[in-house]
Amino acid sequence: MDSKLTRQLTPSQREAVFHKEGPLLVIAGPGSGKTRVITYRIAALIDSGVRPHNICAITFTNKAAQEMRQRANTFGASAGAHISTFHSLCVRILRQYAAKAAIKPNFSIYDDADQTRCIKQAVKDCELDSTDFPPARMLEAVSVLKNKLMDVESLKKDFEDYFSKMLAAVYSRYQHILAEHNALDFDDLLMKTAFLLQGCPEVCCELGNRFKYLLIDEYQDTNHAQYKIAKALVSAHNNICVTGDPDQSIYRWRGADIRNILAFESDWPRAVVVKLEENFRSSANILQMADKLISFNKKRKQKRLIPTKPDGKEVLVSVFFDELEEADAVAQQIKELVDGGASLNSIAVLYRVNSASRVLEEAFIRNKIPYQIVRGLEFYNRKEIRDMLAFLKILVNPDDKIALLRIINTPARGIGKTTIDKLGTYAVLHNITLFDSLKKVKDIDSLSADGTRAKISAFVKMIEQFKADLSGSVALLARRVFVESGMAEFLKVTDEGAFENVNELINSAGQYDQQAQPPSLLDYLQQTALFTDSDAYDSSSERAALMTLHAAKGLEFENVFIIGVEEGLLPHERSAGDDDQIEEERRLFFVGMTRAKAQLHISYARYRTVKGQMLRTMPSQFLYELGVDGVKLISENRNSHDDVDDDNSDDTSQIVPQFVTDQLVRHKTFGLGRVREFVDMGENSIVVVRFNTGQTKSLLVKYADLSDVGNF
DNA sequence: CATAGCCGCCTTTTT
DNA sequence: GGCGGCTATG
Repeated sequence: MDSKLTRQLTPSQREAVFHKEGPLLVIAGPGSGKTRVITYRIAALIDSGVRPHNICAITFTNKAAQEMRQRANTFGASAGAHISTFHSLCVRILRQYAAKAAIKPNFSIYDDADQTRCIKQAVKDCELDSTDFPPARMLEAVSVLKNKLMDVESLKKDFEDYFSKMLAAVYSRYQHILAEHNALDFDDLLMKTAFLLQGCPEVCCELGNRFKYLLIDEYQDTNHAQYKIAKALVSAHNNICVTGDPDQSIYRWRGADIRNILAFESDWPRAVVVKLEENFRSSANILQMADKLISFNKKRKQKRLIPTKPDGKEVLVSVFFDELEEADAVAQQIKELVDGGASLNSIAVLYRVNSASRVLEEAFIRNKIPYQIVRGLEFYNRKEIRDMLAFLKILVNPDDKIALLRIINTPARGIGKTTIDKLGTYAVLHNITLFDSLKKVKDIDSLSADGTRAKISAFVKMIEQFKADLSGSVALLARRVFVESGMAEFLKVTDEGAFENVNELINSAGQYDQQAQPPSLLDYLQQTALFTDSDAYDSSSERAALMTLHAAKGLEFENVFIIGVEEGLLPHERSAGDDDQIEEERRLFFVGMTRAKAQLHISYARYRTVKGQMLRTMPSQFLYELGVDGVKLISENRNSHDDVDDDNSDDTSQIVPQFVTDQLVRHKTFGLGRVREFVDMGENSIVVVRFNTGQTKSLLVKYADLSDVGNF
């Protein structure tokens, strides 16, 4: 390896890069050059004679994998190393060893929306009420079980109480439905891979030979299933290198188990531990604040945060009247930064919840600031994109009923609900899939008009024609499907934007074609299922970045704005009362703060409109922990000149507005009315209003959007 | 069978 | 406030 490069490394970094055999734990604080160390390590391994093909590096996101691939390629020889996420690796393994994993290789990958439909069906099939067993809760519970590698069989014996028994039944039914559709959800990808490796030593052996060196980044956010997979993959040689920072663990809610990194040394007793405590990213005062905050976490291994940069600009904490003023002020400050020579791609605005982006977006448009929102699933959640992908899915996996139902009448081709019901009944009766029932229209007597039969046959014929040749360019095939299915013409007339979106999807399929060898529709679909919009974040484009604190993980910016640092938002209200969750929220804030290289702007608003209600807020407890020493507190608005320490005037019990009998109120849809009764139940208060339309309504205050009209 | 409009449900973070 | 699902109507 180029000695000019390695000379730039610190002694600890060098130790991590050139460590040869056996387990290695790299505890790396924020901004410690961790990613660079991993990339160099790949290069160093190759330099010492390891074939790129024998290296497997796992990153947390697809975006990170993509960037690491690019960086590794600048060293030359690293092409051929497997660099991807855990999920992506699992897809490859499951496809290769499908038979041994007792699945079909052409499986669909079900995302959140697909999963919700399946779990709803499962709850219904178990004859349970969806109010007692809400789909979201059930999915969460199932996900927790899967991440702990508890399958349906292992549950039955331990589960005694009513809810657990019902959960086991729903879980079982849910898995059955997925299997019928030849589909796996995200958690299945990990669970099935872990079971495969556990049950088939020969597969373990083969993969251990293939991947002689395993590197895992962001190890603090791995879950139990991922841990088991890693353990199995390196069982033959123990060449495992993990990097992470317990203080940056922010995915516990998703099953991440911080014990994986804390117990690494006892898991691999011969482990070499390297600590990277120097920070090359942030100015000293930003680090000092971040350090002060994280030191409030009790369940924590003491770790130093050593600055290498001088003090720099002071951290600014600002107070605003409401979120509109906050957003406008952020936009103004960004304008000033740009006027001062800053480039927009060095600026990020971070927030706790995605919904905060809306107000910012409007402010940025008003102020004519180019921006990009890095959002979870904006693009892939669009109806037209889901429809298009459903079309393609059906071509490789006809068992995917969710996909089939999406497109069977999209665009409208005269196959309506009644027809689909009849087909479904026939399919169940004859124990065939819905798609197969489409081919049997002649035998289905319940179908009335011959016209309907003809329409169904035409649809099947169209699908079969697409399926005739699935090899070659995915983009060309996708374009053909788009046009010949009638979707293109339909969208062009009804929704120009949607039309363009599908074109964008087809263009991105073109990019896939170029880098895949050879391109395959199945591989394309299985890989895009794992993609999110965050993967589309373009750090080189001259736009300010707007994203959640979670999405900012692993990134860095000259200027960082963290907005909405209020009780209920950061820490989020859902974590109240749980010390562990509060600690995680604190880590989240810590991650956000340590993204900043030159200047950090923290702000909160005195009032915030949440779901249509303007509420009084309280500054985050984290701000009190930071104190105001060395911090410049700015009050932008005359209405809000109290500072952090002067806040005992707040009445926290008034989360929702109160009403009194006979008060005049206005409702958005019912108009004017008079309050008959107010039942104070805190957040769940109910107000009974007799409207001028004559009707009397009982409304939940938090949803009702009632405004006080005063007494005229 | 298609469409519009209404009702009721949910609402943190994401691979 | 936003969306999916349901119902009434054309």
